[in-house]
Amino acid sequence: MKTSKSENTKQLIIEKTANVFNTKGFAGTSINDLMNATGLSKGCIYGNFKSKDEIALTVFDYNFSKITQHVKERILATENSIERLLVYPNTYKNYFRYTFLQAGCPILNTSTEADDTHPQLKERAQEALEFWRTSIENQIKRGITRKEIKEDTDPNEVAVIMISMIEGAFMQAKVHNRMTELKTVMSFLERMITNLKV
Amino acid sequence: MKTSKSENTKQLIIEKTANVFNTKGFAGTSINDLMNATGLSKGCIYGNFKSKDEIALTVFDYNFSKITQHVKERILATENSIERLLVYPNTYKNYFRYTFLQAGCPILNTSTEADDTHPQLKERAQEALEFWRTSIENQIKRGITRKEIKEDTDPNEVAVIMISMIEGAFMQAKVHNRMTELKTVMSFLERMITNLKV
DNA sequence: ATGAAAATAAACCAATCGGTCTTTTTATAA
DNA sequence: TTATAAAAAGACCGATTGGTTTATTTTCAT
Repeated sequence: MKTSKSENTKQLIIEKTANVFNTKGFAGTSINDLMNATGLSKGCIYGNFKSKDEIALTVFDYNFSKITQHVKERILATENSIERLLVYPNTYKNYFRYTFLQAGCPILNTSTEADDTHPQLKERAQEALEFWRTSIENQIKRGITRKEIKEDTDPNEVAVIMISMIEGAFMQAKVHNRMTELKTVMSFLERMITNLKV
Repeated sequence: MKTSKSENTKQLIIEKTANVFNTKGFAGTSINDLMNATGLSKGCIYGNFKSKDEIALTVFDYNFSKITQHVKERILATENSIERLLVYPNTYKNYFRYTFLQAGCPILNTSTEADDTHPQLKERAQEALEFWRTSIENQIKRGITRKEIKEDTDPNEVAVIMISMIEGAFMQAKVHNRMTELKTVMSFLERMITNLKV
């Protein structure tokens, strides 16, 4: 019995509170918010997780996995390395389509809140960024090997610049409630990526 | 009597709590934190400001003015438009030198926390970003007029991209406690700016 | 159908939250 | 020097915080 029911409830808590944490942040989210979002009692929530921290960490992993999963799917549907790199600006450009990005990028939100306040969340954000950067680097290296990308391309530089432009533009889009800045930067990024083609 | 003493205390509160808010965020900062940072009593703090919101808003203005002031000073010491634009990457590249940037960029921190939670702070962040973008645009327009910058340069595009790269790179620097990413992006940005030269 | 275990609800806890009110201290105009 | 008002301190407020404990319900193997 153990697993089934409890595991379902755990999953429900994560899914229903994912957006709460991403919207209000860790400090801004109360247990009451979690009760409202899930419709569950405090006793039930604390029966499934041992602290607010544990929920927040699990939620971060969940949110990040949602992005990763989505990107992976779209990458598998591409033909070459350039198209693969274009998946990133394309995804973020249409962020309003994805619930896991509607309250903002979880990596950006978590990074800026946790960097001076919550070591564990900070570590998750670090790992997420390292994973993201490494993924892009690997795509570029692969592209060079397959002679789809210019061989003088610096994988690390391109990766770090891509991430910076996406997160910086995303921040502006969120705070202005408009797409202007995001569109401008993403189409510049798209041109930049296209220019990597041999 | 009115002004002098009270105005001094107000200023002291702002200066001593500026870093607290920028580090812990609005939701993460308590009145107790403000008492500790200032060494003043709760009664005194509430005698000078009518709410935590009012302090936070004033602190944001203060933090932003610190940046603006610093940039303005450095810009006035330059010879041409290209050098003026280079002030931005140069300042952020050496952020550890400036107390007002040590806990992170106030604009970035405030934007990501307030965009879904605190309308007034959100508005301040918006205005700060608009001011920043307009300043860069004007520098570029001026550079074009003075024939220091290529006339096919898109002022808005460059401004938005600069801001994105700076904030995105800054986020990575803060969360990783290292300069690598910031250096990489800022030197790319510097090359980008230099390429605008006629 | 029943009994034990697991899951959930709800009452409860001390500590802290933002904010107010009253008292004490301080500064200065007369 | 003293009267007076501003400024600061600190006790106090109800509400909310994260978390625990106890009671109740649900689950399912027997």
